Amino acid sequence: MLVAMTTQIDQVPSLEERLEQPEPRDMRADVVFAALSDPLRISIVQRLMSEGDDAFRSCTWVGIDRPKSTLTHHFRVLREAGIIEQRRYGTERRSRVRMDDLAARFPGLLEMVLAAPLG
Amino acid sequence: MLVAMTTQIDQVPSLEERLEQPEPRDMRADVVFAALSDPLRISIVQRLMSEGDDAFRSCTWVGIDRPKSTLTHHFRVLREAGIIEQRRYGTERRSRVRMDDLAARFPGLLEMVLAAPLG
DNA sequence: AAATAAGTACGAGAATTTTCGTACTCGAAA
DNA sequence: TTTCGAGTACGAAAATTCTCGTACTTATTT
Repeated sequence: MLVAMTTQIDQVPSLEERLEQPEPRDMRADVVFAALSDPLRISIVQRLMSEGDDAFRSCTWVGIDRPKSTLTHHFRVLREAGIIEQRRYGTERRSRVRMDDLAARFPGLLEMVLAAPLG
Repeated sequence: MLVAMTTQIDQVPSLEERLEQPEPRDMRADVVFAALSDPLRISIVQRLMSEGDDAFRSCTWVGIDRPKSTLTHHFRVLREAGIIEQRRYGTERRSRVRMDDLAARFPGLLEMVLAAPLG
């Protein structure tokens, strides 16, 4: 149970479900800064980290009252910058902050986001 | 010589020459991120830090080939975010990165800017 | 006092980003 | 298989940012 069935040889099933995201070495500081320059997106990242764990959460779980297409946009900006990771769970798209990658690639960044006084 | 003459009691003459900038506690992470999301502005900050010291440098010293009004815009964005400090020296406006303030307020940020591979 | 040099103020066009409605896809449930 | 739920794709309007020309200000130099 809980084993994803994929159509190709695949030692790591979850890879199939993972949406495209940059490798840590390909993350660009200016792109990361741009992604975090929007207060709404900072809130999203803060919410995703608010439970202390690194579980995947649906974008409705984040509880931001905006149209679905607006949320899709912001989550995509965050993912393409390398800040969050997204996976498909059935009909849902769940996300989590790439805490380990970010802490290693940009020390201090997450602390800066967590300390931001916004929502 | 080199003593600024001001029109009011002024124990610290340089304060007169200093352009308005936020106190460290008033710096906002989202505003700082926005200021650093532009590659041109990251280059400016890198250039200002490139000599290892914290001397004030004119915006032409930075050596970026753009119209003066464009440079004025970018330097203002950086100053209002709290990233640089600007002072008047005669007809010049010289700037320097607020390294101490930034290192204390946002640990890791300057390292992130310095490591950015842009110009 | 006139010329020069450095930079600002203002305004406008170009480019980018944000927002959101509508239609669509895809998987799960009835 | 029909419906429902979560989210995406697309497109367009609104807002913001970037760029830069022109005119202006200010301080130094001649």
